[in-house]
Formats: sequence, structure tokens, C-alpha cells
Amino acid sequence: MADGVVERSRPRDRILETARDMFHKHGIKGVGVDAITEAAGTNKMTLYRHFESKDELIVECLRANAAKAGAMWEAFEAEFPGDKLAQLHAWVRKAAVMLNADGRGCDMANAAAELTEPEHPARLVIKELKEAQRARLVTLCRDAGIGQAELLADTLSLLFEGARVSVQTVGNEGPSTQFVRMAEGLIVSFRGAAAV
Amino acid sequence: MADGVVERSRPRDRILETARDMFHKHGIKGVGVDAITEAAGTNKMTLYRHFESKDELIVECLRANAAKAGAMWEAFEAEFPGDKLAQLHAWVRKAAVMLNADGRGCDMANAAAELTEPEHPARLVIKELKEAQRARLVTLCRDAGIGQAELLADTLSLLFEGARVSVQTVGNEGPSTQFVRMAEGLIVSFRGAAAV
DNA sequence: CTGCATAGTTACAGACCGGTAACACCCTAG
DNA sequence: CTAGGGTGTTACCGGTCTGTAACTATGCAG
Repeated sequence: MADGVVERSRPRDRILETARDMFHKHGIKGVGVDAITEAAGTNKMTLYRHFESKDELIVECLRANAAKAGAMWEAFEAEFPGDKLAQLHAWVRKAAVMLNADGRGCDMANAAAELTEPEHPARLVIKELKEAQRARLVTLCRDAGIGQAELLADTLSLLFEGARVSVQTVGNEGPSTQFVRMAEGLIVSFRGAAAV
Repeated sequence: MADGVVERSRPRDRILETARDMFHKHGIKGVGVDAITEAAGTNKMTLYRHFESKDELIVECLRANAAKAGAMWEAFEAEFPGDKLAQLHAWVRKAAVMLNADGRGCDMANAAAELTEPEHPARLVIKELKEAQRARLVTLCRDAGIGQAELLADTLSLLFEGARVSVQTVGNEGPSTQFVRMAEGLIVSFRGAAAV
């Protein structure tokens, strides 16, 4: 729950999990490695035995986030096997839940805002992972029988991305309240259009 | 152009302008007050004579940004006096230009991502300024004779916000390339719907 | 019991951070 | 000429940051 989770698992896992949580809550530059290791119930030397630098830890956290997001997609497939349209609606509902989960936006987007050096290792994996997510949504739209699958997928992802930053700036009483309505409306109108 | 602009104006103005530029490029926590004053051709003592803290400087930079954005709206009115629909299309074009200007997103959104303390003074002005911008877009949509003005305004602003973070994460060859198409399509379809 | 990998502890290096004190300088208003 | 406000300079404070060194404690495999 709090920052001080010290379940008995391998130090590396505890560090990774704690770092993910703290980076998410306080931002990357807002958390020092000392604070992470203390909250993880270990110490700095152990961290540097498992990660060669803070930057590498950041990258691993981002990859872990992406893995968790990947599990989400598999859950959709498990819940609605083969029904791609139902999975698309599930994605919309899940997105809406995430909007109200906490006032923080997407970890990748936040990391990109903080890590401005063009050659920062995190920037490459952010791009890579975001592109993978986009491809996934495009595929889902296409398999759901939607004609302009790329356009719908891009529109939906821009809306979602925008809603997350909106929550972060004005809170969840702002434009983001309309997200589901917008998304569902788009799906309907794209379904109406002729498939290629 | 570069960080080292040292035009001869009052130190306070130079500091403000330089800080805006550097915060935008490198993020807030990525820039120290020493670096700002040096780039502004002055020194730390002078900064602290004009701003009581770095936090206050941040807030002033955000307000200056909002003022610049306000000037943009007045330019629309000047270019298409009374023609609100033309101004709305001008907003879309301007947004598209900003998307390709540089790979950095909205300064307010980036600041919100970095400054996570809930009581940080910048968070209040970010919310205040973002809400003002939203109100402005809603008014424009309404005055352009669009029925569901709030919904269109919110959709457009989420799309734009999302496009900005998309540029920051995957670059300007990603989903953001479709922004104008999406926005124009929305305006058309909202115009088609019956006005209240 | 021995040996070895893993983990914890303390201390430190070197840099940078925001912010302040004390003082010298210039320019302009009177 | 003089007084004073705005500015520049230097040095410093206490704190925090990433990263490392040297050493100790633990637990498990043979």
C-alpha cells in the first residue's frame, strides 16, 4: 500500500516494484535512489549490484509497466475470446477506470516529459513501447471489422492520452469526463462507415 | 535563439524569458537557477531580488505562457473578425503548427507531470489557466453556432493534448499526423448535428 | 564444516542544488 | 557633486544527489 512495502521477496523485485510505485507517484527526478532502497527495505549497494545505474532502473521500470499493460490485453482476449468488438469496448471501459484511478498520467508520457536529453536510454524504449501499443490497438480495430482501423485507433489513443494529461492538470471533473461518450460515439460512427 | 540570449533589457525580463525557454526545453527540474541566470547574462542574486524563490519564477513563467496563448486568440479575432467558424479552423491550423514546432509538449502539462506535490503553487495556476483555455474554446464553438459546443470543445482539446504528448513520446510521425483530419472531421460532423 | 554468492552497513567522494551575506560598482536623479 | 537604487561579484551554507569502497553478516551447497 504505502511506500514502505517490504514483502519478503528477492531484493531486485522489491526494488523494481517500489521504484515503479514511487516514480509513478512522485516523478522520476522527484525520487532519489536512497529513498527507493529504503522504502524497499534494502540499501543502495544492493540496488547498484542489480542495476548499473538509475537510468537502467528507470528503463526496467518502464518495461515492467509495459508488461503489465500487455497482461491487460490478454485479459480482454480471455474475457471475450474472439469477439474483437467486445474487446474494443472493454478497452474503452478499462481506459475510463484508469482515468479515475489516480491523478497521475501515463508513466511513459510523464517520463518523456522529464527526461529531455535526446539520447537518454529511456526515450528509445518509450518510443518502442508506445509504438507497440499503437500497433496493438490498430490490429484490434481492424480485426473488429472496422474500415479505417488506423484512423480510429489513432483517434482513440490520442483521446485517451489527452484525457490522462487533462486529469493531471485540471482533475477528473474536466473534459476527461466525456471520454467514454466520445470513444463510444467514434466507434459507432466508424462502424457505420463502409469497411474497405 | 540559443540559451545564451543576452539582449539588453531589464534583468527581470531577461530572466523570465530565458527561464521560459529553458524550462520548456529541459524541464523544470532539469534546470537550476544558476544555469538560468548565466544564460540570461546576469547572476543569482539579481534573480532572487526579483523572484522570492524558484517556485515563484516557475509560476510567473506559466503565467507568461498563458499570456502568449491569449495573444494567439486575439490574433484569430483580428484575422477573422466576427467569423467564429473561421477562427475555429484557424485554431486547428495553429494547433497543427505547434505539433510540428518542436518535440516538446505543453509546458503546463509537462509542469504538472514534474511537480507532483499536491500543494505546489504551480498546480493551482495550471488548473486555473487550463480551465480558462477550455472556457475560451467552448465559447468559440458555441458562438460558431455548434450545438453541442462543450462536447466538441472538450473533444478537440483532448485530441490536441493527446497529440502533444504523442509527439513527445513517439515523435511527429505517429498518430499526431492525423490530428487535422480528425479535428476537421469532428467539426463537420458537429455542424451537421442539429443546433439546440 | 567449508566456501561462496548474496545481501547489509558505514563511510565517503564529488557534484549540484536552492538560497543568502557582504561588499563593490555603476548610472542616473536631484 | 552627491546620494541612492539597481546590479554584479565572490564566497559561502546546508542539504541532496548518484555512485563507490571496504568491510561484515547471512544463508545455502558441497
